[in-house]
Amino acid sequence: MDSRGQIRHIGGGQFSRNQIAMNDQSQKNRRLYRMTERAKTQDETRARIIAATMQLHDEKGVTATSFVDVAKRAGIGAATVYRHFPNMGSLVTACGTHVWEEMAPPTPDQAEELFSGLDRREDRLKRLVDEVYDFYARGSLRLGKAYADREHFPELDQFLLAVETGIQALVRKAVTPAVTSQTTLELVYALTDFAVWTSMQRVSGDEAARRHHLARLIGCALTEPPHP
Amino acid sequence: MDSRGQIRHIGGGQFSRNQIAMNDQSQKNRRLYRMTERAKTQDETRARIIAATMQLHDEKGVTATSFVDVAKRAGIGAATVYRHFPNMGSLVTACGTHVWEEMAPPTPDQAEELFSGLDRREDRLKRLVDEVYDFYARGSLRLGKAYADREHFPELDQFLLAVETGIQALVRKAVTPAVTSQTTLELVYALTDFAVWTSMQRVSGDEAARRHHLARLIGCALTEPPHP
DNA sequence: CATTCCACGGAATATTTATTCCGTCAATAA
DNA sequence: TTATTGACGGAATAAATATTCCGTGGAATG
Repeated sequence: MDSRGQIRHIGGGQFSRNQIAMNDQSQKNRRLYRMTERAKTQDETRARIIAATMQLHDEKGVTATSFVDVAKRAGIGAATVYRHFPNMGSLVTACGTHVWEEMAPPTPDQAEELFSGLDRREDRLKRLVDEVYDFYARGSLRLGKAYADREHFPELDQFLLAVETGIQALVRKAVTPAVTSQTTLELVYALTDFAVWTSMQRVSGDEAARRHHLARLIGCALTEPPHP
Repeated sequence: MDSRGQIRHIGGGQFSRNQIAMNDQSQKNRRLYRMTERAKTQDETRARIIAATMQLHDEKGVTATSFVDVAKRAGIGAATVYRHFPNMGSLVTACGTHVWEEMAPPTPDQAEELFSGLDRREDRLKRLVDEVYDFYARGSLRLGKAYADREHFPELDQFLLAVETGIQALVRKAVTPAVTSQTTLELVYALTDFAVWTSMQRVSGDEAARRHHLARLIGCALTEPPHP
């Protein structure tokens, strides 16, 4: 990405004029062009675009944000936005990368150590709920926007799928090694997802109380009953 | 509404030219105009507009649907759509009325009889979950669309608020007369909302099993614990 | 320093959507 | 039957967006 001193081509590199010329067989006398100083301002422009876009996404939602909007907000020409991002999808993806870093979702590899030393299921569940709900609280606004427009942008869907994968990995670790059926596991997945968090936020009392409630509910879910 | 033989004015009656003239003091020699035959085709047009709109809402969502879209789909001129509905909000409201009738949400007044004769809490909860989940299943698609664009249309918000009010009334009846705190009640509200239903739908097994799971969770929620 | 390169953005072009005007024609009144 | 009324929709107008072209100026090269 930040390949200072390399041959640069923005927008993923598929559409630089230079790049296109390279593919052309008759590019005999073409001066090699490395970017050093320029790369900086180029990166700045890119960053400004992404910042403006995230701002607009936060305000109006992803679907309601247009290229012109972004250009205005970033204080640059619309054509420049297009050169950096050929379509909204790629812009959304770029924002996704930033957002992912900012909200730092739980990842499967964290799961192992997160529950180390916690033997009692109760403790493990508490840890699980704390971890997941801290995350939801961090990402609240943007997760909400992403879920709202998920069906309109495959990139949002991918993002959320990744988020859900990480959380479900935590759930599995928290619940292991107890013997639980797949269905029960899925029930806990449901209870720990963002939609339920959102619903839970409407319950009065402080955050700690809400987390306690959820942990208790998960405990109930894990108590498998006989089904008729 | 369907006042055949009355003086008609479409679009809620605020902007009929005739109506405007009526307000004018100098409407001395104005022929009285009652509509009989015409009202029929007028109602048909209105119905076609609403049907087209609901179709588009189902396909692309509320926010993504434009007047031009609606006109095309209904096979009429855009101007006609405007005469019937001066803005998207009024069209959304009109659709809401139809949708409300189609999905027939639980209403507070049904609550009383719904639980009559059911003394055991377990039975009451089962009845509650059945009633609410039958409703969610009926309205699934449109409720999802409404929730997705809720923030963009006050009319959708009103609609959903009304839906939620009805369901919460059921919840209260189902839980009464047991002594439960406000917080516990809110917890059950959360568990019975549409978002949780959506999450629950991802749990494998048949629908009956899912309902059983939810009823059990609600039962757990009602078992108030001491909180530290 | 002369030459080459290319990111930037103003401006042109093409669509799509929003909104209004107004003539037509069938329905309605007298 | 004749004059009147108003719903309808084609067409005009306005405005926002999408998308591309191309000239410019400063960076990069040798």
